[in-house]
Amino acid sequence: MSALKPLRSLKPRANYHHGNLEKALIDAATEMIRESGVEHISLRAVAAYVGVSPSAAYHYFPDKDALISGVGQSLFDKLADRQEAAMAAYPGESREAALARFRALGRAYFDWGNTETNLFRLMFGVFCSLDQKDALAARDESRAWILLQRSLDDLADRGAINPALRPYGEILAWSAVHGATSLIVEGHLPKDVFESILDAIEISLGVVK
Amino acid sequence: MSALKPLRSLKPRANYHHGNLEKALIDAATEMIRESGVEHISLRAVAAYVGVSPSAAYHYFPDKDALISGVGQSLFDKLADRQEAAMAAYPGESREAALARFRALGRAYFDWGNTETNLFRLMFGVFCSLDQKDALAARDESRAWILLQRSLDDLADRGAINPALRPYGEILAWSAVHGATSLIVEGHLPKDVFESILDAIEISLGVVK
DNA sequence: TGTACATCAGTGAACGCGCGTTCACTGATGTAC
DNA sequence: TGTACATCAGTGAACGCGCGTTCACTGATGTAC
Repeated sequence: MSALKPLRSLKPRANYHHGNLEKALIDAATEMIRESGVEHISLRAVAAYVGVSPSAAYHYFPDKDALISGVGQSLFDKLADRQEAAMAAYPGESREAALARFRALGRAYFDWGNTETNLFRLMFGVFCSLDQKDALAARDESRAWILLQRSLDDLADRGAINPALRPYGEILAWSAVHGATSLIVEGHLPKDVFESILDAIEISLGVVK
Repeated sequence: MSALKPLRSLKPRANYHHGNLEKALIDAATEMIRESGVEHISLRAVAAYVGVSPSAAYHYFPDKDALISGVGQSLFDKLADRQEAAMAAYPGESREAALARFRALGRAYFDWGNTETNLFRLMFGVFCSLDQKDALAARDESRAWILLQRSLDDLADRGAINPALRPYGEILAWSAVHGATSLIVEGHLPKDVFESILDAIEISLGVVK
């Protein structure tokens, strides 16, 4: 918590104008949510953390919820970054490489949930709820979804996946990985089941090693 | 929201003593969370709803969080009730009956998430987080977990499940069903994928129809 | 290059509010004799 | 059966607080001439 003290008193801004306050507010809110959970942050505290008066935030966000859902949106990209980085560790065209990338994809999701639990909760909680129409649009554009699609295609191309299950691949893998991650993160399952889930998904999809 | 008006003004209790205030507070909090979400209820409002002063609650709960997690605990039983009822619609010893019960189990979970979204969020959100040790104990005792175990045993007994996957059955089914439910409930996947998930789980487990 | 001025991006005081919790209290209850 | 009294289960006023948001404002900036 000590890291969340307002900065203003420590180093008062030389400039009256901030530069990029919108981004600064999102970043600050992200950091504060990361440490304390979305239910414990206030717009005033975020503004203080940036070193700005509370009312300044209203030049960029209509209200507090807008700021928070701004944070939420931005996190999906960060997750995709992590996933891409994790997959990049296993380049190559072989079936083994494709499999390793698939596991890395799931593991990166799990690691994100585990190490950034408060951010994970925000992304998939009530503050990032979408309605039916937005859901489809958001998902089709989301980089994480595309990574998953491509990873499954890679496996299918190498004959490493039961063709009858290919159409279910994305939703089954995402559901299982997301479900396991959130059940583990909230303490309803022990941590070590995650690798079993990856095993089970592979067996399920008919992956032949 | 109109249903959440305090009752006190409408029908002032004849008795000074309430009878079973602890249960009444849990019930009221449950109903209010059900309608408005856990993030929008206050201890004061719950007390007012019951028709009692805020301080009365402190005879039963050390603080607001204790009341809310009391609500959370009680919900796992209610979910199990629903699941039991859903399974009871398919009695019999046949493989088809066992399969129908398995699907009913998953569907009841999904229906619960869909129709009681705010309660679902409470159960699997931060207010019901458990630590590692509690997790194992709570799960082993939870009726829903036992129902799932038995359902999978039923399938296995009838040779309707790939033996290699049986050890993963509980965690895979729960993870996939929970993941799909929460992704759908929060709008990240469209509603109609749920039946596909059930199909996929059955194919995954190697169920032969 | 210098100046006038519109626009921009902040300030800071104030608003009204509902919250969780504490505290001394009192009316109701039930039990011992 | 009646009474005294300890215990129980509430009341209600008060506390101090931090919140989201509004508002009139002002200092900084940059552009036109």
